[in-house]
Amino acid sequence: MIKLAESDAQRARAQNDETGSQRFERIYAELRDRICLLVYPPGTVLSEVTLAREFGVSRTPIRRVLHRLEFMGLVQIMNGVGTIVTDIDLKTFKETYDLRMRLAELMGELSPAYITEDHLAQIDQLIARAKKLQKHRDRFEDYAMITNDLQKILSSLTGSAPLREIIELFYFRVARIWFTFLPQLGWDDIISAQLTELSEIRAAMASNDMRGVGRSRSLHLHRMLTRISRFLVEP
Amino acid sequence: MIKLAESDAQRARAQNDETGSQRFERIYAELRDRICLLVYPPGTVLSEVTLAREFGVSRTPIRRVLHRLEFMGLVQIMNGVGTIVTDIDLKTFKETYDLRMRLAELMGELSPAYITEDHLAQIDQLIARAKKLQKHRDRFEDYAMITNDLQKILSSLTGSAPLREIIELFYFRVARIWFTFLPQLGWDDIISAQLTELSEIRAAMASNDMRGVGRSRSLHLHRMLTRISRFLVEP
DNA sequence: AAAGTACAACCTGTACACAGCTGAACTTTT
DNA sequence: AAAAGTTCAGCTGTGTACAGGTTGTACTTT
Repeated sequence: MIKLAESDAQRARAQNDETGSQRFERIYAELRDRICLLVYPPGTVLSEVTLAREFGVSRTPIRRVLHRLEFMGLVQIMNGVGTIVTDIDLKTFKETYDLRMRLAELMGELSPAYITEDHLAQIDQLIARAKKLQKHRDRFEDYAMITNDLQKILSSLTGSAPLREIIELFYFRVARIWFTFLPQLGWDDIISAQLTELSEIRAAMASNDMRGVGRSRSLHLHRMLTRISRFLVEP
Repeated sequence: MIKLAESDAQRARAQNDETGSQRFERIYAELRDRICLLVYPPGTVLSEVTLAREFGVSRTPIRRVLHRLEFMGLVQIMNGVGTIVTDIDLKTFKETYDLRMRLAELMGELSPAYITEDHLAQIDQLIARAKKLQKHRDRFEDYAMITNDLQKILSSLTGSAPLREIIELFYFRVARIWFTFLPQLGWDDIISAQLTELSEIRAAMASNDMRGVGRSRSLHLHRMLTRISRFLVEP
């Protein structure tokens, strides 16, 4: 059943190229990260032809990526105008955070995963990175990447695939909005809050208490929302 | 600011055509409903060119619709093969139902909507339709449409936009799988279960108790999962 | 007769040209 | 000078041809 031509194509692909699906995922992840890490802040206008030139492809695969980003709620495609990185209104922001708190608690209740030594080691690494950051003020991108990595670890601990899916969806949707407010908060304050969350989660994980992990996460989201609520005023 | 040419185009559009966005939504809703109502049962292979011919457009807009359906989890696009209506494995099915129960309860807790006379009237209509169905056995599509309409009403009662969004997502993702089992269940049984849910929800709505609505819905999902669990055996 | 191979018919993925839309700068009119 | 009208550059939407992938089938070889 294996054809020679196919075998050759697969070998060549393994050496140099990448399959179409891989290319799509690569470009998608790249643009998503740029939006989430505020390389493209809300309001940025993205052009299909510009992106196509940068990635060395035609508009067609770029359009596919942008449409997926639109489904994810990260951009809005407007005919004749361009593809605009979305902002989020105050009401939706708060609703999303309320929901994220509930979902974090469910993380510990619906088919929680078993916690291994490896998970603990990963958390310890994050704690070490966060402690280093205490001495270097205003490294917002590093702070954001620790938050991103924590999210990935918690994702791997969520046994329920559907739950994991929507937790990630809403994380990506509001994280970048939250990062917008970072410079307005005190550096020492947010770093110590991050260390508090990490150590609480680590303690719960050490006793294989996924419900405790979920509660810690939910509580952290609540504290963070409180922290920036004074900046969230209706116009 | 209004140009003559634009004005003409808008008038012409109002009479005959439709804007691009409307066309997309129309085709998307049509294909989604066909999948959910089992016109395209799981495993069906959809061809872009065939669909393009049917809707009188080129492959491009059809591809956009299919990619959105893939994002919703209703189809899987495979290069060289076709676009296949997805089935769902047992584990994911149960996980999705567990999550849906929790989300139904959240519906009553996160910014619940105020219930009007109009909502009650809509539920009464559904009850009337369900009672008529008691006499006509095995009208599975009518049964499914009542379920669909109830979902729409509950959706309009969910104040939190993000919550509403994912409740709908998971409804569309598993409803059609559930409908697959309908013929294996007793008609009288499922109709009476539907009437039970409708009357419980109506009672809660009559006293403006959205938490009660959520609990009724959650309980109904639990009962239904129990009902078909004897058919859900590992291969 | 059975296994392996080449191929044809189908599919989706990509590139590109063109049509339609939008907003802003510019020109004309009052 | 203000307001209305016009033009235009740039954008996304669409159609279409072609490239690449997959699978079943007919054919060849052992």
